[in-house]
Amino acid sequence: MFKLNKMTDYAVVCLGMLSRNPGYSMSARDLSEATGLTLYTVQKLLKLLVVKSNLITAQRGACGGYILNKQSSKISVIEIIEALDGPISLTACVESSEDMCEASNICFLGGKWNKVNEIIRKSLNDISLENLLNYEDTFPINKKETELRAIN
Amino acid sequence: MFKLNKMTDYAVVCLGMLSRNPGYSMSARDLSEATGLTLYTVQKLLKLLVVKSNLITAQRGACGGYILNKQSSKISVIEIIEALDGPISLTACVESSEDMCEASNICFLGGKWNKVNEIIRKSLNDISLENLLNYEDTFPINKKETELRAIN
DNA sequence: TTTAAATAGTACTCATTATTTACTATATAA
DNA sequence: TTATATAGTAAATAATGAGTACTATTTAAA
Repeated sequence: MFKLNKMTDYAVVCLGMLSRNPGYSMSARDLSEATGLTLYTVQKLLKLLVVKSNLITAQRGACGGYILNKQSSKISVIEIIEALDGPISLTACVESSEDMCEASNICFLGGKWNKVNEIIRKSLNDISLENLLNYEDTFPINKKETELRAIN
Repeated sequence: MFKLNKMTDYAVVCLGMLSRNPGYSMSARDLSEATGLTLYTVQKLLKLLVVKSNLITAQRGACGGYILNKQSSKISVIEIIEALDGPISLTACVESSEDMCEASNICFLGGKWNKVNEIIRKSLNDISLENLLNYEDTFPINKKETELRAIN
């Protein structure tokens, strides 16, 4: 499916939380409590971000935690996605993809998906974390709350 | 991963093949032979396209087959993707998604991914099947052949 | 009217990937 | 020295994707 993995979604939530107090660190536990995500998930996520991106810095030991390296306006959504989801490659026929298109000797598509790939990359590159957090959606934000009320 | 499923890729190949002779039908067997995809795969794919899209029409029985309903320049890539991959919804927090974001009562993201979703949808909407088939990539098309030669 | 060729529909199996959970090692402030 | 925190790795489980197979139905042509 055309979907990001959940870690990427969680990352936006956690990084957004970190960006609320620039210069201050939060531990995995703090973030877990602040976001409602399980501690396990947050721990794993932050570890991944340290290894795979340059978005946060970790401080070990007591009073340790994680701190955001740049302002949310300087972080592109693509950085988050590619850190946790790997490079965007729509199909096996895309150059950045590891696996070879097994039908490549017959397939007349060649690398034609590349262009599409680049278009999407560019779209995502232009969106900052700050943008994402501040978007006012065309749909009413509290639709879900309304639905929940209707259920209760 | 941020990937289309293979059926979508195969669909572009098969629809592209159908578009070569507008007005003429091809059977699943024809398409299998023309593309190198297995008959099973092509059968499944075409059945899906009939049910999920309005891109092709089936003719049953002997001498039956499938025919393309519109010119390739009138077919948007998004039609193919959404027929086989379902609606584009980057995360569970997107409106069109079936599953509810389980952290929705805490998660402060709300429907903010929607905008990103729409941006990608729009990008893809502007690309026709014809465009995709005719793209000359910035990379040398025959890079793979070169690589294969190097291996042999 | 029979037959062969074709699509329609459904179901099953196997493989791969995602997601969550758990455990041990290392670092550090108090 | 201790409690708190991250680092690294691995295991278990769940979900999805991809391929294969089978039976039913339709239709052109012999």
